[in-house]
Amino acid sequence: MSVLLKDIAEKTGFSINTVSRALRGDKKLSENTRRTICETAEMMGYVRNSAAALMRKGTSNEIGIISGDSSNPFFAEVVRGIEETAKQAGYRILLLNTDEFPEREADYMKTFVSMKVAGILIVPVFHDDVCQKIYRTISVPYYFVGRHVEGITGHSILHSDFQSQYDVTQSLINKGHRRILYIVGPENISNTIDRLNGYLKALDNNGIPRDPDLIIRTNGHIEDGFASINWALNRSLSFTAVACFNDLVAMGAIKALSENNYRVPDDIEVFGFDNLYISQFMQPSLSTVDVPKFALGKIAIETLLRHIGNPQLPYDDINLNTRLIFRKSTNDRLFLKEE
Amino acid sequence: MSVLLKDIAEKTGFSINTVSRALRGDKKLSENTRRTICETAEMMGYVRNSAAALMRKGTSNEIGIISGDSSNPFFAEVVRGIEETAKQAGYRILLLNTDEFPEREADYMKTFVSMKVAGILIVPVFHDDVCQKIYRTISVPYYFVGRHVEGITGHSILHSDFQSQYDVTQSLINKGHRRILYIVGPENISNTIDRLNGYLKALDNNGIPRDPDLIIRTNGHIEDGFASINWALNRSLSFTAVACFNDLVAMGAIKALSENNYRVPDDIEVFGFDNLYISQFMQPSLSTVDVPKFALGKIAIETLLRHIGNPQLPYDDINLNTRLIFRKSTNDRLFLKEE
DNA sequence: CTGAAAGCGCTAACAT
DNA sequence: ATGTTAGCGCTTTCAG
Repeated sequence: MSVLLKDIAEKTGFSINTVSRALRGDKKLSENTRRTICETAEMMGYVRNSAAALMRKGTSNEIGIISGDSSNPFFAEVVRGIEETAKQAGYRILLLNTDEFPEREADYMKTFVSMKVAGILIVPVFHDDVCQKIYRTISVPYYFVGRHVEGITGHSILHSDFQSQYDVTQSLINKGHRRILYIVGPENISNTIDRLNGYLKALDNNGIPRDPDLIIRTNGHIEDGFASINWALNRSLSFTAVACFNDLVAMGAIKALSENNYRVPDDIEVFGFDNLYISQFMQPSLSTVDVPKFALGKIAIETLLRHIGNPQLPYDDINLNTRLIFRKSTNDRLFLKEE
Repeated sequence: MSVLLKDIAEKTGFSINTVSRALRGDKKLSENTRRTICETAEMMGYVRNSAAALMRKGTSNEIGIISGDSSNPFFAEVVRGIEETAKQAGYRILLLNTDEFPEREADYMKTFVSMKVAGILIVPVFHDDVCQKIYRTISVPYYFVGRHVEGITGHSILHSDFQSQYDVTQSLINKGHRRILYIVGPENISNTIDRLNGYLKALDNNGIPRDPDLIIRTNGHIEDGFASINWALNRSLSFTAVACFNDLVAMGAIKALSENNYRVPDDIEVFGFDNLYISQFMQPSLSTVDVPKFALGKIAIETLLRHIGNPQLPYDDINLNTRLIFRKSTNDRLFLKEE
């Protein structure tokens, strides 16, 4: 079987305890013993049994991350923000993916709790009874990243979903658009709800009637953007701009528009959301909402780490600012001079 | 503190042992006891301490995945292929990211070994002494996904890197191209080496001299494709086609070409590699090599699972076929009639 | 079908 | 600076 502390102890003549200490870099050992032991361990191919260590210590040096949709580069960028800081603080990142299934979210939460991770960062669904119960009772520090959960306050690192989508819509309206197609994101996540409300509110405030035909519900994937536009075009819906739940959807939308010989932005303007790294390389490059993904991850882990260090620390929501980025999928000038 | 088996035992009046069995679904318990215990556990919010369980059992129900570059959607697609099968077999996926740093690869390997995962799937660097030593001595089942490692045989699930890049190059040559820019991928990974060799070999076999100027080394990211083209254009290099290490690079390349008023494919043809899901939505849509990413993941986990089930099973390399996909970043007809 | 007892490999508390 | 002892919470014998 594998090499144990005992084996190293026998080989070096020290006690198990001393070996354990040496391997953990205890300063109170003589430099000599430490080196002897470490070298022997290395030579024998010792690997710590972290289950045993964990059992004794009661908590691990791992941060669990539960992400929502691995196919969206958005999360990869957020995770990058988490990784570096976590690593510097001596923590390891464990990644689990729900693909937005609440059952998995609940299951994975239990997994992480069961693994005694030091803390958990979650990209959660908005409403699920089981999950919410867990969030209300769990004692491991946790934060929601980029989303919030119904009925749970103080645990979210957010960006301004509502306001950003409001601003996007308003900017489109300012340019003369009145028939703005909105491609909605996946059900049951807070971003979808908040962004849709931002769109709706902007319409309302400008006295533009809500048209249910112009609101298309999707799963927020690139092919959904593509399909939505084709669907709208097939129904001969009239619209002069498209606001999208995210950049992925916008890419699909632009593709469909192009294939149907609409020029973007000259015939139809398209606005994304997220500002994925790739979006600047699209053709045309995407106008979008810059969500500070790296910062989101970084602040999330920093905050979480603070809570891990001090369990008494009160929880609080944090809201990050976004900004609109105007690139080539929208125009600089007025779109419609008059109706 | 947290609820333990002991607590449930006290509450229900059964022994710790019976509780443990009930919670694990042991068939030999009376249905009644099982239900009572499970319900009580649920009510008390019991979560198994997996460290303790693991310590006793010696092996976990987790598969460790060490991926190379989280910013490349390629891996997300491979992981999707792994996830479902793993889940069905009752295993959980743990994801760790090296960003191609060999030290991290070695570190993470040890982590997984230390965690007593059931098996490991790795997207490895090609050469690193420490890593290779680990691969030669480790007793946990493992496979390399989509890459191979110097000196380690029988542990790779591969796709035909060399041949595919050869074919791409040949197809370009067939159309009359003789000055084909090749944008090379990140150092020290087998894909880069194999694909570059495929390109070179095709040149050789067609009597086209290798021109070092036409070979640009990069990290294989989208911005590298962009920068490479700009660099080549600034140096007034002449070329009529670009073969890229991957689709990401190709996207960046196309962007740079367009910005410099070259039409793709009419002025310059561009070929990618990987066939990312997103590539069909690019404008122009990317001609590329279809790497069966989902299958790669699926076969990798299936094979690994087989080895987990039977440690005696001999290891063997597996090679998957790719196919060239011709879309709109290349032309159907001859590119250059004559010189 | 259920219970009692042993022990997985490590770390922490206490001794020397 | 190093050794001794106890025990983390669970699962696995082995009894009954």
